[in-house]
Formats: sequence, C-alpha cells, structure tokens
Amino acid sequence: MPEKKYPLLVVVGPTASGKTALGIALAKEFDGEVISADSMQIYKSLDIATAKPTAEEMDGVPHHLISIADMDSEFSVADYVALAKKKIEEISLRGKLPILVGGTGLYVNSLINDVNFDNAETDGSVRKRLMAEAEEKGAEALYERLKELDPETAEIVPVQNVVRIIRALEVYELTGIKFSRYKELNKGDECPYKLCMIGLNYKDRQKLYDRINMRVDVMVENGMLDECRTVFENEKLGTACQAIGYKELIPYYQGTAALEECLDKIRLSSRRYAKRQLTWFRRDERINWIYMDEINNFDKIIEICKKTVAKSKIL
RNA sequence: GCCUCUGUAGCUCAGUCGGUAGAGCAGGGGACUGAAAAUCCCCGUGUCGAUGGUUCGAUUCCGUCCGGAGGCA
Repeated sequence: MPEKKYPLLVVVGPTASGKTALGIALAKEFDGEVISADSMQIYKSLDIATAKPTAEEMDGVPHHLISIADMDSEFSVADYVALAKKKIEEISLRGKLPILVGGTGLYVNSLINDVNFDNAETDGSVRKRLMAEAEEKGAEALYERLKELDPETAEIVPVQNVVRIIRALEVYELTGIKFSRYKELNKGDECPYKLCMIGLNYKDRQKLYDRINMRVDVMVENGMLDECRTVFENEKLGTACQAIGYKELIPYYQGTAALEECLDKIRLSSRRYAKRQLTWFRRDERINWIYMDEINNFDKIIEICKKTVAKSKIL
C-alpha cells in the first residue's frame, strides 16, 4: 500500500535564526506554500510576540496553520500533525511544494517521523486530578505509582518531572497501556514524505543571542506591549499563556515589576528556548545545516538551498 | 597629597586562623510521543590585581606598585 510520497521541504532552526524569510524566499523559488510548525503562532492572537510574518513579509506566498486556534483552546501535537498532514496533501495536489517552516521540535519531529496519535486520548479531568494529587501528596507519590505500573518509564523520567509523570499515568489510566509500550506502538517506521531538511544556525552562538536580544526591542517598537496587554485584559488563555513575551510581561501589567526587568526576562527565556531548540534539531542527521554568520549573504544562502534541494532529489 | 576600604569564575560576592578555592546568576551539554515558547536532568581551574619579601610552602602574612570606591585636606 505504499502510495507515492509527496516531497516536503523543511526549514528548522532556533528562534530568530531567519526561518521565516528563508521560507518565503524558497516558496517563491520553488512555487511553494508555507506550512508553519510553530506551537504558538498557531493561536489567533499575539501576532507580534510570536513573530508571525506580516502580510507584507509573506509577499503573496500562502501561509498555513498560523492563527487558526482559539486563544482559550488546548491545541496539541496530535491536532497539529493531523492538520499538517492534510495541508501537505492539499498543497501537493495543487501542484505546489509544501514547505514546513518552524521551530517546534516536537511538532516537526512527530510529523516527519509519522508518529501515530490515534490510539490514545487525553483527558483534561484525569490530568487535573493527577495534578491536584501531585500538589497535595507531592510528586513522589505519583512517581512511586508510576514505578509500580510502568518501571521502564519511571527509570527514564526523573522524579522532578511532574508533567511527564502525569502524562505517563494518564495514558495508563485511559488505555491500560504502559507509556513505554504506548510509545513503542505509536512510533512510525518511515518518513511518509520525500524529505529535504534545511537547518539554520550560527557558528557563533553569541551572534544568535544578539539577534534575539535585539528582536525584543523591535517587537516593543512594533507594539508588543499593547498587544499583550490587550490579550492580558480581555482573553482567557489556554496553552497560549505559555508564549514567551506574553507571560513575562504579566508582572509589568500587574504593577509588580519594572518594564525593563520583564524585557530582560523575555530575552533570557528566548535565549534558553533557542538552546533547547538546537538540542532538539542537532540530533537529526537528515538536516543540512547552514550557518548564517558564515554565509552572511541572502542570495548565497538561497543558492545553497537550491543545491541542497537538487541533491536531495525530492522534486 | 594623606587616611580608610577594596581588587577571587563572564557578573555579584563567599572563603582559606598559610597547604593553589566555592555559591548564586549568566553560560554550556542533554532528555522529550496528545501542555513542548512547556517540563525536566547534568556540568564550576580561575595568572585568587602585579611584583618583591618572610616561609618547606603565599591567593591568605608583610612591603611596594597599579586599578576602583569613599573620607580628610
């Protein structure tokens, strides 16, 4: 039953590395359309804080999976993979090249490794109950239970990581399957697409950090403070409340912290986020890395990408 | 010019009654299967300002010099 695989161009990298602009340029080059792989741009608001491309920047290139989820919703990887798969098919059938652009490692990974999310649900109430239990009795209690039910997972997950302990217990409660077994079952075997992956990075980490730090100032200039305040005062947030930029500004709106202090916190969170993103992507050997501070010329970067795509023979 | 304080990790500072040193923050590495911009794990050698002296041995004591802060003229 192996049908023909669609080609998929993927652009990954840490925040502020230049993915957005490159994605758009490549879409023009290859007659493609961009599919975002960003867990926060998926929500309808916080445009500036999540660095969504503006209509002007998009320059006519169609973008997908940006601003599609309600601010109070609990969007998840499973939702993402389902939607992205559909988009890839649609775009391909239209004769265009789908270009996946984004920095959310879990989303990209789950999609291109064909992780299956069909056989286990999630249940907010179970999760809530476990969380309450963790607060009441301490995480150790939950960890002890996990050790009994699923020692393999308990061995991998540290006691301190309550979130992952809860998920493992949740899966067991809902399905009767151990989390370790569940992972095994859902693992895809082969990438369902003809892949070409491009990764953006900087040889000199400090250069990336300088860009991140500076971008915060640009965001402020572009109206991030008002944007986040409006959301803070008017919206009920689900998972979107985790967005860097938004959550660090809350103390400022509440009058408990100075603005500059909060902005520094945003810079710090962003730097650490970038580091975590790199940890995620570095281990994927399929990625062709481009060091932006070594090339330093956008046309040249496009040339390199064209060569990389040609070499990958996805088209 | 004189007096006092001060100079230790990228930053803020502990400390060694003389046996070459350690916290916080920053930073680095890693994990990740329905919260992932989340959650979590691991990682601390640096001419102890410079130089001379005392000493078996000095970052620690003494002298001098250099840098910084304050005070008095």
